[in-house]
Amino acid sequence: MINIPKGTKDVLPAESYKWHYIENVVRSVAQEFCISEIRTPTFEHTELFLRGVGETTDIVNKEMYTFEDKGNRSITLKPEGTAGVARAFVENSLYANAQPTKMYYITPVFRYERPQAGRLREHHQFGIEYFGAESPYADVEVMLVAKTIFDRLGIGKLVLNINSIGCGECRKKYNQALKDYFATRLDKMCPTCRERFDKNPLRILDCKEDTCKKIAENAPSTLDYLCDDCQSHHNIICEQLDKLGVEFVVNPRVVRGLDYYTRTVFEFVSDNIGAQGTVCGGGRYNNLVEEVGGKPCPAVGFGMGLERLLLTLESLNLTQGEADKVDVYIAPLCDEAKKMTLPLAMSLRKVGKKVESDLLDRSFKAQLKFANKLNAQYLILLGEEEMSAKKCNIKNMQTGESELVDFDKTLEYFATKN
RNA sequence: GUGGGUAUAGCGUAGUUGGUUAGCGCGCAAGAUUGUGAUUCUUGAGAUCAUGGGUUCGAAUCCCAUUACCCACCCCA
Repeated sequence: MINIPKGTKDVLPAESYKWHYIENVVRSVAQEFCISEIRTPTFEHTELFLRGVGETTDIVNKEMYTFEDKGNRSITLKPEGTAGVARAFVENSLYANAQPTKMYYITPVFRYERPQAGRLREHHQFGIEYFGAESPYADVEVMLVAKTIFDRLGIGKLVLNINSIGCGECRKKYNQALKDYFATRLDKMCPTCRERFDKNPLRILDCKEDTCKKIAENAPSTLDYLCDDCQSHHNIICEQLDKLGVEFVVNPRVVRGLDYYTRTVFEFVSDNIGAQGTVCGGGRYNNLVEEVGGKPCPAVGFGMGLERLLLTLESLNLTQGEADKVDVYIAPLCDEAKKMTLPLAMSLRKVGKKVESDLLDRSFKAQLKFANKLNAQYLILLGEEEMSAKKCNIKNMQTGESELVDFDKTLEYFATKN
């Protein structure tokens, strides 16, 4: 048997309605915020992610699905959604339109990681990107989109963590301060943190090792090193969130793993779907567009993990909708009836009914059982008696009652049934 | 890449200190006087006990290796 690749999942027919539900909510919220959909390719030139996501990140270093195509081009399956959208923004000159450009996407993303609860090698993200807006109110609106989705789905429990990691200038100063602080305590810290010290000292802040945690507690906070502009940007966001009644915590330990973030970073975290609790993560990335080859253009956005969102919904018993239903099941009992089954089914479908009919030559009894299993509302029985009388024997599966209806009155009959 | 756990029909599971025919529930299929389903009853199909090796008179059970899955680290959505 050939089985499914590690870290991937089938969405089976009995489950797909949950995805439709989530996708519908997410799309309609996007519409309310006047955000239009963009679809970009599943794979891009590897270079886009090297430049966009950042060469020092784990995603680029060890998690990308990269291969050479038959024309010797280095191609990579998208490991996140933003870089491709930024590329499309530049390549299609969307910056020439009146700004901001507000876009959303639903896409599979691929990362070669060890799977665990809430983490797959292929997962799906809903994301939004706002280009051309420098204002802190844009950051807030982006957070509001996520918040609105959670509210719409009935999830009140997600905690919004926000932080600011400053612009390039503040970051430089802050990195130095961090290094100064950790340098004297490096010998007491875990090996990975010692590595991080050189590569990306910011990351030490969310180490889970107890001793590192303790040391990090007293480390300088990014917020103490913000320049005036970054500070007031951050302040306005906090004030506005307060004013909107959106609960949040300023958490200096929120540090995103992608190089492109500047100033605002935030995440919505769930505490009951396992260790991988970040359902939505995002922030501002004012340097990305330039990095990808465009003129400098400010931007904010987020990515939302749909599998994690679904896990959260399921953990709270909030999945809505139901598996597909059948309105009418047609059960032919003789050859004559079989010949008119598909035509009858087609004319019922044309008036909007969900119609199923026998494709297995089941026995009479088996047909009823099957119709019952399908949860069919009505069953049309066509035996020799019905054929010679030119009538459909229509049975209401709920009440068990049946009545005879002329062939040419059948559509009218069902037209009255909701 | 590093740890820990698990592996018995389609699914969920029982299986004693190793003992002969691996049990149960759900699901699937057929039937209960031939054209009326959901309950009930009867019957049936379906398992190389993850794979390979070892110990033993005898292994689902003990040992070793492999693989797969789960969980956690790392990292992220």
